[in-house]
Amino acid sequence: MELTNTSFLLLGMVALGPMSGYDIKQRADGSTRHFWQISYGQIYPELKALEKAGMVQTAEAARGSRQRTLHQLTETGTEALSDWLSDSTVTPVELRDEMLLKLFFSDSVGKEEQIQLARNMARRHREAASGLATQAPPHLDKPCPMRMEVLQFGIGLHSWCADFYDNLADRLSSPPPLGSPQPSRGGGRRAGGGPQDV
Amino acid sequence: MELTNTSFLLLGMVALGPMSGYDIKQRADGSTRHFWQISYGQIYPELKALEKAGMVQTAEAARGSRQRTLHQLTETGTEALSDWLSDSTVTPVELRDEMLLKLFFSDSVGKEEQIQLARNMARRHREAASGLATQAPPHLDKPCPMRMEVLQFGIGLHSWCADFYDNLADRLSSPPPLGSPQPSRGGGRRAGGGPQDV
DNA sequence: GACGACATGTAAAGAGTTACATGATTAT
DNA sequence: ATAATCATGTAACTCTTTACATGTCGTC
Repeated sequence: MELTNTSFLLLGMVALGPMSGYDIKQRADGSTRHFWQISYGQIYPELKALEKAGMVQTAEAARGSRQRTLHQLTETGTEALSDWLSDSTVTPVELRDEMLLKLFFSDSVGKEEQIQLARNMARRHREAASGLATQAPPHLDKPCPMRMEVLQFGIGLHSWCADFYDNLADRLSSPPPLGSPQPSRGGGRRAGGGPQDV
Repeated sequence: MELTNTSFLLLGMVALGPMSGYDIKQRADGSTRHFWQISYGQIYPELKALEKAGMVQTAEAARGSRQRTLHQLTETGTEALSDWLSDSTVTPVELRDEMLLKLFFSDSVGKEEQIQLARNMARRHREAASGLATQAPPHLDKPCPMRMEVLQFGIGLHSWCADFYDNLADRLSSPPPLGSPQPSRGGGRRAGGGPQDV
């Protein structure tokens, strides 16, 4: 069986403890959603496939007459997850952002519209950051430093983006008089030599 | 006809000047690739659909007997693009990152492997940033401040990520003695009140 | 002559979302 | 009662990538 990244998300979640498909969705929405979304339409069929492939075991755990199927890793599943985690292949990060696409093509629209777009983008990222910040910290019974790091990453990333777009909107709102030095960007850009500063 | 974001990418590109499908692909790979990928499998069929819908006009511009079809915006197409640009709907940014998924689940692997993963991620982003920095600045005949802003955004974003992951690798390499203050993160995190600092 | 860039296209597969259907339990 | 949440599932659809096919032109 060909395991996809989504399979590994499921295996990884199930490794955290016995879980139902519903549990996995809740957990993923509360943690991996910002860099790996997942829907029921993938979860339930894929869990069945993983069971068939001997990667997870299921146990009925109905509450009253409300059905509930818990999943846990088998040895095969543990090994598959472990192999994946140890694999050091470098894969590219994928980003898709309709608003950024708009911004890219917005040289032809009025300045007011550009500013509004930038502000909306800033707000979007500000909200994403505070959404993550509010996120229930995963169980503290077991230490999970990496999960915390990834959470901090998300918060930091969205904050950086929000700062960038707010700064852009500021600069569009009050263009500096010709010949005067640009005020430095509030946020990032310490690193990584820009392109010959065109 | 239902226009998708990919349609608008095509319209936006064609608005920059008459272009062939091949040209669009080259341009997109050199500019929008980092937040909106596109493949020939979408470009050519979609260009035909846009022509059929009266959004673009085509002109044969063969060089010798090597065929070449140039596309330019019609009035309908210009209007559609303009409407899209003016639409201020807020849409979420989509991120997918297999390596980050690995990092998220890497509490169970050895520290050496965690460090290697973080370093690989840092390198990946460093390379993405310098790839963008090297990117041919779009024609300077016409001013294109927004396209430059988006380029700077990409460079800044990847630099911030690279800094984060290098810093993480550093912290994993030499954990600070208990009770001593954490050295501040080289990069971001000015903003956005973290989650009750667990 | 062979290779790399130019140029256009299609078919099939893959990944993922959306919308729907069903039913139980808990809180208001 | 009734709404929200718990819980599982499927079918259809959309979007995108991959792999292939075809042929030209410049240059090493």
